[in-house]
Amino acid sequence: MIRMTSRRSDALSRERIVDATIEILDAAGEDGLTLRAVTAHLATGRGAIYHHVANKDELLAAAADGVLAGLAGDGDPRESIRALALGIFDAIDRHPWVGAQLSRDPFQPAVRRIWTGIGASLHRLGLTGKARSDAGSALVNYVLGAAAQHASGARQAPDDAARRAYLDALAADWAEQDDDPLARESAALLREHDDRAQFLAGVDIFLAGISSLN
Amino acid sequence: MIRMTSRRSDALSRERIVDATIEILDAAGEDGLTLRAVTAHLATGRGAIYHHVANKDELLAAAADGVLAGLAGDGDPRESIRALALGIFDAIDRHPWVGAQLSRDPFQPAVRRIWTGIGASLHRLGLTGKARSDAGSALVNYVLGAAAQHASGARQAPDDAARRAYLDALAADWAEQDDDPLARESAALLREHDDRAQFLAGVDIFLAGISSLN
DNA sequence: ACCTGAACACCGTTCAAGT
DNA sequence: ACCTGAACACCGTTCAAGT
Repeated sequence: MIRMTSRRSDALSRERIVDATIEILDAAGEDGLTLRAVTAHLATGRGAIYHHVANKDELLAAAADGVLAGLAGDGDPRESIRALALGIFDAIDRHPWVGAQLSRDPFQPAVRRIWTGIGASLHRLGLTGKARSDAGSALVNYVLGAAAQHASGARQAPDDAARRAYLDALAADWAEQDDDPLARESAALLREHDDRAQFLAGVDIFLAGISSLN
Repeated sequence: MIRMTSRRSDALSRERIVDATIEILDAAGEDGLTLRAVTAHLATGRGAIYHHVANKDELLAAAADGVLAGLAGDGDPRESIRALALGIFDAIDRHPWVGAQLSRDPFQPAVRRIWTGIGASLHRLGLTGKARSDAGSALVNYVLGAAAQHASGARQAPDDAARRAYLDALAADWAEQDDDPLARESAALLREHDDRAQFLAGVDIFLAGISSLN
C-alpha cells in the first residue's frame, strides 16, 4: 500500500520551486510573486525556499532563464538573429514579467543566454573583435529595451480591446500635451502600429547598420 | 525680526518633494528611497506627500523627468541624436537609478521627452510616417536598453577600481561556464571595453541602418 | 540535511484628528 | 486646504526548534 503524505508528494527542489515561481508570475504578475505565495503553492514552510535559492532576486532570474531556455537558430545568421529576437518577443507575450526582469541585471543567466546566441550569429556573419562586441552590445541592448517597453504595455493592456482603449487614451493625451503637428502624427501612428512588426523592423535597421561596419 | 519656524521654512510643494526624492535617490539608491526617508528629509508627516503626488511610482517618474529636463540639440540631426543619447548616458552616470526607472513605464514623462527629441531629429533627417516611427522606436528602445544595462553596472561597481574587479570576476565566470573560444574572446573584450564609447558605437550602427530606410 | 513557522525589521498607503 | 502621525495590511529574511 502506498503511504499517503500531505498534499506535497515530492521533496522540495530548486526546479520545483522555480516552476512554481513561473506559474505564480504568469497568474498574478510581478506584484503577485511573494515568498508567501510560493510557499503556499508548494505547501511548505517559509524558510524552506532558502535552502535551495539565495533570495527572491535569484528566484526571479532563474524563472526568466527557465522561460527563455531552448531559444536557438542555426541556419542563415541574419535569419537566426531574427528568430532569436522574435522568440524573445513571443516569450514576453506569454510571460510579460520577463520583459522587466531582463533589464534588472545585465549578468543574469537569461541575458547571458541572449548574448551567447547573438554573439555566435554575428561571428558567423564574419564580425570579429571590437566590431563584434560593439554590434552585439547594440543588438542586445535594443532587444532588452524593446522587451521591457513591450512588456509594460502588455501588462497594462492584457487583451486586444484593452490595448485599443489604452492606445487611444494615450494618443489623446500626447496630442493634448503637445500641439505641434509632429507629435500629433506620432500619436496617430502609435494607435495603428503593430508592436511585433515594429520590433522586427528595428532588428532589420540594426542588421542594415551592421553591414556598414566592415 | 524674522520669525523662526522649525527646520522646515517653506510650505510643502510638489517641486520640493521631487527635489528631496532626487537627493535621496542619489545618496542612497533605489532601495534607499522610502516614503519614510522622504518625509524625514522634509521634516513632515507621512501622509503629507499624498496631497501633492499620487504614489511612489509617480514620485519616481517625476524624479527621472527632473533629471532629464533640458536635454536638447538643434544642429545637424545626426549630431543632435548623438548629443541627446550621450546626455542621457551621462545623466545616468550621475544618477544610476534613472536607468532602471526609464524601463519601468513606456509612457512616463521622461520617456516621452526622449521620444519627442528623437522624433524631431528624425523628421529633420527627412523621415516620415511609418519609416520615422520604426526608426524612432528602434533608437528609443536601444537607448533605454543600454541605459538600463549601464545603470546596473554603475550601481554594482561605483568607482573605477570596483568596476575593474567586477569585470575581471565576470570575465572569469564567463570563461569558466563556457569553454568555447568565442565566449573566451567575448569575456576578454568585456574587460577592456569602454561603456560610453560602445554606447555611442551602437547609436552609430542604428543611424547607419536608418540611412537605408529611404 | 532539510524543513517548519514564529519573530524581526521593515514597507506603502490610508485616515481620523488637528490647524 | 493642508498637514500630522498612528494604524493597517502587508513584505523578505532569519533562526531556534523540530525531523
